Amino acid sequence: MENISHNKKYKALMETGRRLFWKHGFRRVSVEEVCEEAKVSKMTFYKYFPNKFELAKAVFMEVVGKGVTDFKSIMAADLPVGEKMHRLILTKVEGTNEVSREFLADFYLGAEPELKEFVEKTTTEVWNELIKDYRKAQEEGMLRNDFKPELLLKIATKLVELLKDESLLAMYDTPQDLLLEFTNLLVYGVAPHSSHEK
Amino acid sequence: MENISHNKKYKALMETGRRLFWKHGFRRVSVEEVCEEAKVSKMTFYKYFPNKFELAKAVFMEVVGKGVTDFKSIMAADLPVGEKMHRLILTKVEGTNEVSREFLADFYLGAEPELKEFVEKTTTEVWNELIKDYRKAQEEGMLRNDFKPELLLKIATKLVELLKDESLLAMYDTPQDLLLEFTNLLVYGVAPHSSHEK
DNA sequence: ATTAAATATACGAATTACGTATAAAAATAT
DNA sequence: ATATTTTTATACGTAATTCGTATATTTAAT
Repeated sequence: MENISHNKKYKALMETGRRLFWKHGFRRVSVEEVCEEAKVSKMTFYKYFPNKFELAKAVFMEVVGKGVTDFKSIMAADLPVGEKMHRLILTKVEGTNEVSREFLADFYLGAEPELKEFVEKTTTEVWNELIKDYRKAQEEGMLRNDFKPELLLKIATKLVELLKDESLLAMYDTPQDLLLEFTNLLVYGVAPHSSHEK
Repeated sequence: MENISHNKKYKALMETGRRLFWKHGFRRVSVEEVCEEAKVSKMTFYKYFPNKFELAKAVFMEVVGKGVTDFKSIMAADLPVGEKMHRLILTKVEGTNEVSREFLADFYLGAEPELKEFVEKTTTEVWNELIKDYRKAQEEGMLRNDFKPELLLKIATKLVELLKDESLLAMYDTPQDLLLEFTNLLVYGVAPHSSHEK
């Protein structure tokens, strides 16, 4: 069991690091803060990572890598748009997708340029793939035409954040019910509609 | 012209302070940072505010006060739900509504308890008023019944954040067009519908 | 020209953050 | 049970931030 990346504490640091860096960026988050929230002592932190920057780098690479894979496999599948949307949101919930603007902002100022290049290429690549997919769905009449697919993606991303809202979750039996509500909203809106009425 | 609150620099500090505090909370934002972003020198900052805490307090009171007034006047108006939703989002865009959880988290740790009480009372008050309103709309058949109004409010709040997304804004002639798109989505969804087809 | 407002710069003091060293405690393996 | 590894608690020195102020200069308004 010498694979460091499967270590419990290591994973806790990565997870907490991602959460905090994603939200507040690099400089606003301290090593001590990450340790506290991850319930890992500072010593073990420095056992796994030589410094704060390397944690951020590791987090970043993992997120982007995993995100791209997930995205692509969903998009490659032969599924109806609604189902794809559903799964897309699901993977976002798992928290591996999207690169926080806040994070990029000050993390990159001190990073190697190759990192930046790699990421920007892969993200826009996936992004375009998604948009193409929605465009096709529009042509097939599954989505209304006066709607920019780019907008839909951004909206989906935003809605994902709500899936962690406790007061909302308390209103539903399971998180899946809330998620279902989201997809329903995106597809049908709040207006009454015959095919979906209770 | 001795009214300090109409001063240009004062307003810049309040505006920047709100933006940063809202996003990152109290402790993560420094006075120098606020000054830089607001393009105000540190000296003038300390001319208007004795310290960082007082800025946060001023920002907070202004936001809550203005937010409540706006909310109430919209809700009191005799308008269709769609129009109310539209205006609600508009006022949110102006940035005076909602109290950031991040901000409350560490700002309140050092604040007077009376502030906390005041705010919690007024916010839940307004919140309930809104929900009541949407419930009424549901009973009148303007919204589908299998939809919790609380969710709609949270969603609206999230969507507002997208109204500042530059890449999205670039796709529309005016910000109003993007806003219109949001309300359309909320009401009709992305599915094709006869009454709204292009 | 006079006055008021805003800035640039630098400063000391306090706090925070970084990364390391040491020794104790907890968990795991033998 | 004993040995070994892993994690922790604590403290430390150093560096960087941040706070709030002091002083001198610039800009803008009257």
